[in-house]
Amino acid sequence: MESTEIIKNAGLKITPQRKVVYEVMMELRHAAIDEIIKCVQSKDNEITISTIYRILDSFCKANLLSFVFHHEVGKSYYDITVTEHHHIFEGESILDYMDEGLTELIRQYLKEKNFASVDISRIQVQITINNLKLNSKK
Amino acid sequence: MESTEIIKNAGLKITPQRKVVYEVMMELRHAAIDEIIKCVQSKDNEITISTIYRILDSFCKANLLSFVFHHEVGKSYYDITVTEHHHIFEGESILDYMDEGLTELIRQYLKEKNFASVDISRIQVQITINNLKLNSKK
DNA sequence: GTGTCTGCAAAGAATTTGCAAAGAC
DNA sequence: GTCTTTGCAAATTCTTTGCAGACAC
Repeated sequence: MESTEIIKNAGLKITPQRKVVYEVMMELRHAAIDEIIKCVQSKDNEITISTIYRILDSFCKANLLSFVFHHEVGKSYYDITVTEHHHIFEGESILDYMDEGLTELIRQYLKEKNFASVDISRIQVQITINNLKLNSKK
Repeated sequence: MESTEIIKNAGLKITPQRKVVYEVMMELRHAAIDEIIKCVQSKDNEITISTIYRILDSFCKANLLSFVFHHEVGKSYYDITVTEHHHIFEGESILDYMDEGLTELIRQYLKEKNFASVDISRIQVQITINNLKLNSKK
């Protein structure tokens, strides 16, 4: 889907600035504010920092972006993935890790422990790894 | 163990300011910087903000404190618990959730999936809940 | 046309730094 | 006595705000 569509569907008006910001996020997937600013301004350096802040803010409120805190690096990253998912931290970078099976496993486990009557709205696993050598075998 | 001991064992020198900060953290368990400052200065208002920042920083480096980002509230909390553990977010508050069984379950699960050859250094689950009604039964 | 969004410049908040005096060991 | 830590004040960095003009619909 195209950025224009996505922004419109989220109930926001289309502006060139919003399109640039969204497209940058589609490229970067995860990025801290300083990277986003650099990247946006490299595409259109008329867009000011305050505008970028405001746009990111409105995107978060409209649920177009989410937020991850990178534990090791100590700063927050915007994330283009808004559906429930997990994260892998490796050095400075963040990878999305989509795994409903894992979420369900944890949910079941918790239900059988002390959480039977608790309304769990979100489960997020943060996996910190040292060297990335993901096996290709499923 | 007493705060003096703990600070010394971490390889830091004892100062009255460090003792106050550590004792405040023993009380608060989890707290954002503004709460810590307020609480420290209520015990000794000669301790300046810059000192508090420096102390928290040195405590983190010495592994006396850890750091949690509260997703819902959007700010970071210092945490007196440094051993591997999980977190429960409920409204504005953070609860520690120690559960080695859960960690091990996830570790096993990941090992059997794509992570066989990956060196996982840390697994942290963040559970966001709506109403806290923890069952007392084990 | 109406209401929202942007750029600008300035304000405000949060955090860090340099330095001299005080303190820990 | 030596090296580290603290308080102070100022600097820096990060983020938000108010306003007038521009733009989306």
